[in-house]
Amino acid sequence: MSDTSQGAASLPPPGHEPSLDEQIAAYQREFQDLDPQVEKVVSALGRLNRRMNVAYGRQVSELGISNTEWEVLKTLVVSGAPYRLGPGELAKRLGLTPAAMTHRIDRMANDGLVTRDRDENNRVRVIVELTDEGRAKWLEAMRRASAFEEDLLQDLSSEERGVLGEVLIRLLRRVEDTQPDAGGRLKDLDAQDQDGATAS
Amino acid sequence: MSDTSQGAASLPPPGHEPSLDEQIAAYQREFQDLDPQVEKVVSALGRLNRRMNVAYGRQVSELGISNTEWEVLKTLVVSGAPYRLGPGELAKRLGLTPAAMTHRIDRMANDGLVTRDRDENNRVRVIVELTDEGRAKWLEAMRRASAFEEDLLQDLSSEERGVLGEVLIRLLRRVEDTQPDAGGRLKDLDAQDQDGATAS
DNA sequence: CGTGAAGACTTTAAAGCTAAAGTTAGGATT
DNA sequence: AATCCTAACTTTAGCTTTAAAGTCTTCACG
Repeated sequence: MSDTSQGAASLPPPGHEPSLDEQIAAYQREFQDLDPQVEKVVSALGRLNRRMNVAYGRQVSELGISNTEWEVLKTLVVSGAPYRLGPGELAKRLGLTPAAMTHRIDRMANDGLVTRDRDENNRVRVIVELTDEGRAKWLEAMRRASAFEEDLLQDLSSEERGVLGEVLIRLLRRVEDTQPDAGGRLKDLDAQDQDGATAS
Repeated sequence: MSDTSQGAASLPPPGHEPSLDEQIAAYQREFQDLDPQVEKVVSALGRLNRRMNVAYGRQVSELGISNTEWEVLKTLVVSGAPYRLGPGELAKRLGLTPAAMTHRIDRMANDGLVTRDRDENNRVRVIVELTDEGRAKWLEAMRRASAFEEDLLQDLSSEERGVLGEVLIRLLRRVEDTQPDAGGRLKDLDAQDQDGATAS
């Protein structure tokens, strides 16, 4: 009885992060009905997306902005010149509550990335507008992001890229049809801070 | 001078969420070097992932757990029987700081999903172990998640699924090689709460 | 015009996270 | 075996976000 026979416990060795196949095998042991092919697609997609977001976070943090701020810049740029949206509209598109949007705009206005003014024609409304500095930051972030993205896809032929894009869009449509967004916000924490290195 | 001639501003009408193509077109207007094909793949991937996470959040919230708690359950299940890991190991795999892990374990232990004990053989270490209830929650969540996933992929042939999985894994390998995880944590906010409906 | 109701933020309280400092047990050195 | 060092959490302070309540226009009606 000198070793850890049964009751209270000892810990297995630290262990590596499980590979995709190990993960799926583990799930199957507990839940036999699982379709490994489906799970492989879904898990790969999730892991890929996570790694990509970490990469984006590293890149934009070099520019002195966080991933969340970058999301706001992108949304304003997509809206087109003159790069103006209200807080409510921004919140809806970013999947945030209006309260969070208020604070985020505070910070970004403080940093000079956007301005915040009242609408002349309707003084209840607020207009958030991209500054030149904000636009420049977006552009530089976009440069780096697209370089990263091209590097990521470099091993795929143009045909493969096309097919991949089409398949993903089919899936996107499917999920949009199946899971309507219940009135607005699409909360998912898609973006957040990530400083360059966490290494000690 | 009765209308909004130039200076301070008025807001364009509320507007719809831009489609993928509109988004890419907007980016191209500001940044001509952008490869639309690459951007299409990347943007579709991001949107798809976001929608999926929202859907997962809705599903697990029906079971009374949050998406973040579900991530912990998954990690413990993947580790295999006897479903034990230390807080540090969990934190690393989930991309959290140890501090956040401490609090998360507090809450989950309170809810009866896991237990927290000291390691007999090394009293500095803590052992987090899945309870039967936690395992049951995981199983039910997994059932629902896999039903959702199969529904999502239903229009893809088995061959398409296979190809898609392989391509995604190639991309995953590429990003892992290119963007090493700098010593451990992979922070990205991959999971968070999402209550069923936000509608008022 | 005065009043009520609705809309669009903002404010407040509380949850959950990060960074940094603090504890405590195990090992290594001498 | 005394001391220092390291590892593995936990605690504390501050930030960001959510939910709910509050404020301030504007619009519709009487």
